[in-house]
Amino acid sequence: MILQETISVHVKTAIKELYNATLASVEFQATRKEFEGDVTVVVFPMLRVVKGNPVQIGEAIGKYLEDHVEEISGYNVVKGFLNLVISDTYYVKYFQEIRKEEKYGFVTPKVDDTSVMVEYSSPNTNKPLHLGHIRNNLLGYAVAEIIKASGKKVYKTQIINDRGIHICKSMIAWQRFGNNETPENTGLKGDKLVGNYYVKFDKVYKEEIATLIEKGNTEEEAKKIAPILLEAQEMLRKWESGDEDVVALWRKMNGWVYEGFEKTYKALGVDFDSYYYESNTYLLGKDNIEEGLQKGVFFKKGDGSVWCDLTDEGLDEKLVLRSDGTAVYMTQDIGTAIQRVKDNPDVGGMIYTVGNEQDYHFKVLFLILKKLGYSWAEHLHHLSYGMVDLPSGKMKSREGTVVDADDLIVEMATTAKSISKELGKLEGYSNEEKEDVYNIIGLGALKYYILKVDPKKRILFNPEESVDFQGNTGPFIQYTYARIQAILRKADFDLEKDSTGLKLHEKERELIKQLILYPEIIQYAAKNQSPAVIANYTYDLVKGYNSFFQNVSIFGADSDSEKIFRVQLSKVVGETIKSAFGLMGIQVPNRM
RNA sequence: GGGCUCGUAGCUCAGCUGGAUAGAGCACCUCCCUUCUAAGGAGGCGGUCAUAGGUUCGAAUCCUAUCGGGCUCACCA
Repeated sequence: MILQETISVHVKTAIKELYNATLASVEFQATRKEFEGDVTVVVFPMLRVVKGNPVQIGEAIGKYLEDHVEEISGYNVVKGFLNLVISDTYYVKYFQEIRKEEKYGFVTPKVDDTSVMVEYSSPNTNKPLHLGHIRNNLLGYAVAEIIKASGKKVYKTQIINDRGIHICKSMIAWQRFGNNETPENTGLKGDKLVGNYYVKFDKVYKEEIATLIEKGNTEEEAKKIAPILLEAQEMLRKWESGDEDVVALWRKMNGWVYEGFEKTYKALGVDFDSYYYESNTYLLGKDNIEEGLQKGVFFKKGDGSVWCDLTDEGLDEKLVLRSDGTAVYMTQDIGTAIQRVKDNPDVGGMIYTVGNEQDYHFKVLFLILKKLGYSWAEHLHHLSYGMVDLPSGKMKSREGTVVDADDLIVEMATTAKSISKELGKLEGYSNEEKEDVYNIIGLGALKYYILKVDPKKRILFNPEESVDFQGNTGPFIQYTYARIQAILRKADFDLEKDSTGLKLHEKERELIKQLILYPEIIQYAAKNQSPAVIANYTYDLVKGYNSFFQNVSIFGADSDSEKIFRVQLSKVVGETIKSAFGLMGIQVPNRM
C-alpha cells in the first residue's frame, strides 16, 4: 500500500529531525479492533536508535505525522504502539480508484524469462482419478492461476504415466476377460473400464497365488511365478521391443483412459497447456548423466552404475543410472526438466504438484539440477501436499476404499440440490439453469473445503461434513455473492457517479481496508504457493461484508450519494469475491 | 535408527517477515426476519498454543531437547 510508504518516509524524517537518528525501516501492522485507528506503527524497534520512553516517542511521532501527512487525521499511543487514524477522504478516493480498475489486484504478465511451469495431476493410466487427484488438481490449477495473476506467464502441464507394468496388467486382463468390451458398447467411461480390468487382474493374481500356495509354494515364490503376472511382464517386454499388436492395444486402451480423464478434468474445471507422456520421456536424461559425469557432478562405481554424492548437503549418495545403463525415476526427471526448458525457453522456474511422500525425491532432484548448473534450477519448487484421509482411514485402491472423483463431483451437486430446494430462491429459473447452480454450489463446496487448508497439512475428508453451507465454506461465500447480485439488480440509478466527501460508517471503513489488501494477498499467495491464503482472505472479506449488509442500510441511506456509494461498495466486494474465487477455480452464481 | 513434516478451543481450521488481552466457523446457550436473499447478523460459553529449556524489551511464531501422529530412507515409479 502506497500510503505505508509515505508514512514510512515521514516517520524516518521525524526521527531524524526530532532525535537526529537514522531509522532503517518502519514496522507496521493493522490496528487491532479494540483500539481506535487504522494503521499502527510499532515504536519498540526504534528504541535501538533512539533512547527514551516508547510512549513519549510515539506521541512525538504521532504529532509530527498528524501535522505533515494529510491522509492522517488523528493518532493515539498505547504502550509502544502508535495508532494512526486515516482520513475518510483518503479511503473514499482509494476506493474510487479500485472501482475503476479492470482487474483489480492482478498484475499483467510480463513476457521474459521468468515464466513458470506448473505441473500437476500426473496420473497413471490404469485407473480412474480419485480424491487424492482432486486435491492435486485443485492445488495445481489454483497455484497456476494465482501466479498468473501475480504477473508471470504460466504453463500448466502434466506428465502422464502411460507405460509400465501397471497398464500391462489392465491390458492382460482385458485380453483374457474383456470380450471386446469398449467404452462405446458398455457405456462406461474409458478410465473406469480400464480400471475395472486392473481390479480384475489383481483378483485373478490373488487367486493364482492362493492356488500355488496350496500346491506347496511359499507365498514369496507364488507372488513371483503366478502365470498372469508373468504374462504381464512378458507384455511389458514386448511393448519395450515395439511389438505391433501390443503397442496397438496399448494405444487403444490408453486412448480410452484419456477420454475419460478429459471428462473429469472438464467437470473439475481444470486444464493444461501441454502434456508430456512417460512413454516419450522415459529414455530422456541419459545424455544429461553423461554430461554430469564430465562436469564431475556424478561419479561411476565399479559396476558401472552412476551416482551423485550429496553427503555434503547432508543427504545420501543417490543412484542416477543403473549398472546396466538403464534409467531410473531420477534419470527421467532430470531429463524431462531439461527438455521442458528446451521446449519453452522462457521458463525460469517450475512447480511440481506432487504428494509429500516424494519430498525427498524432489529435494534430491532440485539439488542435482542446481549442481548441473542450470540457472532455472534456482527456482524449482515442490508443491508438496498432505494425504487425504477418510474417517474410515487411509484410501486404498485395492480395498476399494477410494473415493472416485466423478462420483464425488456428482454427489456434491446432488447434496447442493437437496439443500437448495428446501431454501429455494430460484423461482423463474429453468431446470437446466437450476442444475447449473446446484453444480456450481456442489463444486464450490468441494473445492473450497480442500483449498482452504494449508497444502502441507493432511486433510480428513468427511463426505457428510464437507457439504457444510455455513461458516468458512464455499457456499457461504457464494451466497454472499448472489445476494450482492440481488442488490445490483435492484439498483436503478447511475452507479458510475463518483461519491466523495462522505463520512464513512465504521463497517464501510473496515470493508475498504479489506479491499485494499487484495493485491498484496495475491502476491503473498503466489510467493507461498498457497491458495489457502486467498480462501481465508475471501472469507474475511465476506464476513466484513455480511456485517455491513446486516448493520448498515443500503437503499435506506440518508443521502443519494451515500446510497450510490454503498451499492458501489457492494459491487466491488462482489467483483473481488468473483475474482478471488476465480483464482481457486470456483464459480459464483447470480442467484442461489 | 537417520532425514523431513505436523501437533493452536470438544471438532474443523486462521494466525504474514517475532509485537498489544491468541482469532474464526461448527457444536452449545441468548437475542434479531414489517427493510435490500435469515445459507445471514449481534452476543455468550470454551485455550497451561504437545512438553521442557533457551535467545530478548517481547515467543504460538526463532533455536535445542523430549513426547505423540504422518511420510520417507530400492539398481520401483
